[in-house]
Amino acid sequence: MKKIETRSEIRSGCPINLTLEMLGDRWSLIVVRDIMFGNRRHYGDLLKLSEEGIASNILANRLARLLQLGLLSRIQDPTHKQKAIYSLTEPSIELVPLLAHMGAWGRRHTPATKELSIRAQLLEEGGERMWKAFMAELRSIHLGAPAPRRSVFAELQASFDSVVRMQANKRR
Amino acid sequence: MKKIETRSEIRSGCPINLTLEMLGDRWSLIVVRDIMFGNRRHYGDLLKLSEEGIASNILANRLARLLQLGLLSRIQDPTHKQKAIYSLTEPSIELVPLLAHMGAWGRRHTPATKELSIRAQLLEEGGERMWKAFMAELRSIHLGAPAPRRSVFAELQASFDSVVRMQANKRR
DNA sequence: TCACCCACTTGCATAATGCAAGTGGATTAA
DNA sequence: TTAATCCACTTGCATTATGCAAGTGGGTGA
Repeated sequence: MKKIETRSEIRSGCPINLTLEMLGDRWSLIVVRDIMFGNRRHYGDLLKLSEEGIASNILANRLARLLQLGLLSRIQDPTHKQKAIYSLTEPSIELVPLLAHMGAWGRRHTPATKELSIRAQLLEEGGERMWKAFMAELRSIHLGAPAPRRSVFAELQASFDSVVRMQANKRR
Repeated sequence: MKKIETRSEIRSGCPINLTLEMLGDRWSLIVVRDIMFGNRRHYGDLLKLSEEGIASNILANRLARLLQLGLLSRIQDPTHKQKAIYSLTEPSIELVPLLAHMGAWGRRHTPATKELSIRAQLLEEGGERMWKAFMAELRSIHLGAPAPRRSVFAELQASFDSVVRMQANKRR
């Protein structure tokens, strides 16, 4: 882990601008997404399972940056001295509505594939109620809060698996 | 206007990723924001009034890119042969909820200034109902749709002006 | 013991960004 | 009519970010 020189030039105090200064690049939100929806907690998982093929140095850089910005936290994995576990923090958990909207917009205005859109669709249809439940679940997974009854994570995963199976059957 | 070689490498079909590929940089959404909330319709306005100080070549590049992506349209200003008028399109008007969420998140988790946050606050408090009204108004301004009764634009501007006046009085 | 795993780093090429100055044609004020 | 100014960009060049491939030093499991 290398120290990272935070680009500290604040261009303006506009909240949209400041959000862009934190997250407005091609990889930061991808990393958050993978931790959040894919529950990838290790560097290696984030690297090897990456749908978009993130480069190892970019991943290391973004993890360090997100840590510094307080959007991730890092602890040692008790089962392995070299493994680190990355977790979401309250600020990044509160990105759920933003990511949900990005998914919804992307579904309408980009050539997104069906398989990779199903989670976004569910989250869009589920609305705020579902987002709230998902955030509660993320607080339990990442912050040690008590586990809620509803597992949105399981719902999303089940839908995804079902679509993947369907597509596989079609291709048979 | 120069042709722009669109980076056509699609990294994955995930809607969040594709949205990032379109808008995930430090300037594109700033330009959309200024056209949307500031009603800056000319290159010169976007350049000179830019709160963040966008560079002229970057602005030109982003305008061309957003045009090509279908997020903006451009017509000649009938009053001046050299002026162009940039307008939002339906896809970029549908970014309203995304920008509202970015503003809301930024207000909570970044050091945004009060003056530049008031619009975000209003939009957050107004909720979906207000966003819908604002989108209807943007369709009237940018797409020639019939004008709605409610002017969210005027509401936002009035609040902003009132906060600016208040701050000015404080500083007297 | 030794191959493999782990979280990164390093070196180097290419691309994006940023600043300052410039361009050619249109408009405006004197 | 002429000169100054405006207009939407472009150009050149320096700096910074991104991307690829290979490497590092230590930990783990067979």
